[in-house]
Amino acid sequence: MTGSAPQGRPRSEAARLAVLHAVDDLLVDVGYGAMTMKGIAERAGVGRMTVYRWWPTKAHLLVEACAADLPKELAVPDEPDPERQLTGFLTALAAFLTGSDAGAAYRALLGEAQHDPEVGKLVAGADLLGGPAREVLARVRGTLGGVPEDRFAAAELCGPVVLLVMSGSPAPDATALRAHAARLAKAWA
Amino acid sequence: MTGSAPQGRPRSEAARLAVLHAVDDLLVDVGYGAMTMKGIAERAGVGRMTVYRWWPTKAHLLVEACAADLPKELAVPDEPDPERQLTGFLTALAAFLTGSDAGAAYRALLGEAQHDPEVGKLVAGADLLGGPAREVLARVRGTLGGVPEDRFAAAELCGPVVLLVMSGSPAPDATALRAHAARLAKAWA
Amino acid sequence: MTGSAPQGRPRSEAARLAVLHAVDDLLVDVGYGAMTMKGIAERAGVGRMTVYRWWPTKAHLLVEACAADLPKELAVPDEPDPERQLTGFLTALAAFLTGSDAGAAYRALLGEAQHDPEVGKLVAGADLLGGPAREVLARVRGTLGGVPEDRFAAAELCGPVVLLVMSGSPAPDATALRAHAARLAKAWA
Amino acid sequence: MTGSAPQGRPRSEAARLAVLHAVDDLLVDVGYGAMTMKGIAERAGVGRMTVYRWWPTKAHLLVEACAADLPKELAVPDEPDPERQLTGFLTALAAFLTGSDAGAAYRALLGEAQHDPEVGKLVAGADLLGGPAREVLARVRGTLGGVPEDRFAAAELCGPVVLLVMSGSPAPDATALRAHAARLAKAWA
DNA sequence: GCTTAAGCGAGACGGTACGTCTGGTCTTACT
DNA sequence: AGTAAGACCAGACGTACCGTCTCGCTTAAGC
Repeated sequence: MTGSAPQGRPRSEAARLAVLHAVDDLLVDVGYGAMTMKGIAERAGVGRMTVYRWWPTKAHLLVEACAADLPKELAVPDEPDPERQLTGFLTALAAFLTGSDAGAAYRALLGEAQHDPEVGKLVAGADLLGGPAREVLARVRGTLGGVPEDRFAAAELCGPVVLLVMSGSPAPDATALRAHAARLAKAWA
Repeated sequence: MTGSAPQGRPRSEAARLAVLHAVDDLLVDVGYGAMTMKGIAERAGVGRMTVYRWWPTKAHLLVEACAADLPKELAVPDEPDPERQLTGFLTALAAFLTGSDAGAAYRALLGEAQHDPEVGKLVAGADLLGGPAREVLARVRGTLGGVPEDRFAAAELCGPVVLLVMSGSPAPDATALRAHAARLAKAWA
Repeated sequence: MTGSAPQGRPRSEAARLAVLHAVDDLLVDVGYGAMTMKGIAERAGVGRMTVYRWWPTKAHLLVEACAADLPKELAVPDEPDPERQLTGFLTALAAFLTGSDAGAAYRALLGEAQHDPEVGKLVAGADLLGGPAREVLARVRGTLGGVPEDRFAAAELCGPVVLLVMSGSPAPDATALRAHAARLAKAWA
Repeated sequence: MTGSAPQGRPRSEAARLAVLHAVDDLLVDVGYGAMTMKGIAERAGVGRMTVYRWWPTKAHLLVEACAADLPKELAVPDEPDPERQLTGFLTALAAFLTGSDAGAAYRALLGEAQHDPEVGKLVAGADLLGGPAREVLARVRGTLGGVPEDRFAAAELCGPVVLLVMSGSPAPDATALRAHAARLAKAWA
């Protein structure tokens, strides 16, 4: 009967939500750099231990906050035409990366992963962008015969947009995204 | 008489080099995350003021350390065949990102740029990857008529590799790189 | 219906004893400073609420643990000769202060009383040393006519030993104790 | 030539004094128990590191703050009559223990020494009360032949007063002190 | 060859976030 | 109703690094 009855006071769902909302708020208000565990706890009206008890690092917090929003933000309606389907996804991706809190969190995570191997593993495991991207690729695979099955295909789709945004260049405009989708469709025909 | 003769003791070139070498060493030894200004100064045998006097932030240091090595690491021999030319560049890029100190510095910079706007501007201005990438694109433009002139083309070339590496996926193998080059060549024909 | 039948589950005597024993153990093992309410509860296999319910502060716990042992440790056999009677008591006092757990608890209490007025009142009220001391003074008052009745007499008897031990000096040896007893006997003759 | 030129920025005397004054202030305002390193640093307008750099523990701070004031507070004028000399010292001692900040600090230190061996060593080494006490004993040794040379004599003089005050009893009045001095003079005649 | 202004090393300074610890309270299910 | 377990808020702990400052020394250019 191991694990049957959890003893002691149960975890407070209110505290959990308060923390995640505080993370969202602070990402908007002060940005990732100035977001501290202390600040999160205070904004959430929660003890510091409570944060550390459930999320060992700031990165774990971000992954949870980000993973909750990401699928919703990258959901695109189904489209029969593969080029339009890809364009729709790329447009959503660009908006996500440049305009949303979750996008900022995602970019921050990807950044943190470059100097903290622990976060690196976490991000690699979550494969945040990969899920939605592979879903779109699966859809267009019906009409485009040459879409590869490997992880590189998703990178080929998203990579240019991600790199451009993260490099600080102006986000790609609709024309560029349409052209990118067209080239991929042509290459994968 | 502004800007006339600089009075006082001139800047010590020895100190400047010692600092840059210390940065390289520490990037390898402890990684970006654990690299502190204090640590750099101590490793270089230099006062902390001396570091701050010449490089206002850690990012400035990295940009200088990175920009020195990057063109050398991404230099590829000229190739008449455009597909082979692109493949060569992509191979060098993957090796740079995954295997070299300068590559680690570049990734760290790109990461830091996501949560520090100051660094963002710095990185956007340096356009580190853009230079070598545009040079290669200029070369293949001779044989491939459809290579666009915009910044997006460079992102289309590099983005997939960069995203894959930064996401913590295993680096793309030679086959994937060759296929990517082939698809670009086909789309840009 | 006040004071009628106590409702609900009666207080667990087992828990009470477990806590007091845990206090004794921890005083020996880790000392007063590192003794925490949490640690006591865990060592006793008891919930923290149970401790707080019966002893509002660490000091109350110590007073109870100390008051139980003190009279026993300071009990000395009756002696017709007043000087020998006093010497016997002083020897027991020195042994109590330097060698026993209850002595450590007493010293810790006296210490805590210096920075916590609440504990101060508690200790002043318990008058731990005063009881046994006054008993011995009453005995010698039969043969020594000049023993005062005030509280200062007990302090005159015990104070030097207590101060020496609490100051961290080596405990007074038998010779010193005998001489002290002799001087008191002479002065109180 | 070791230790000749101290390198780096010299220690700030202003900061040192500010910290010691803050300790004095806080002892009065909030008492020892509620006096925290954080509070001291803030009250002194000083960084936390600066406190820890020079005084590893709260006890070291108190010893320094106490040792500075103690000799001044326990200084008594010379008196030809040994009984009056002792009475004068005892009066100063009672006033010091019950009425002065330094006295509160001394009692707090003695208390802390009971649960922290580190502090115990510190206090034993400083021998705060011992110095003034031995000085007075040396004076009366001219007229009283039987004053012992050992540490116990000082304890015999001070101990009763210290014990009484620390136990929370009302401080001994002038009559009691005079009687104590008389008894000692008689015993040491 | 003396002056002088700036660079240099060392390291203390006021701040502040870190992650851990304990205090005291509360909320469960069990007895 | 009392109990064991343990989560809760609060806040002090001692450490680390930040970027600035203040020393005494060194180094050249310019008088």
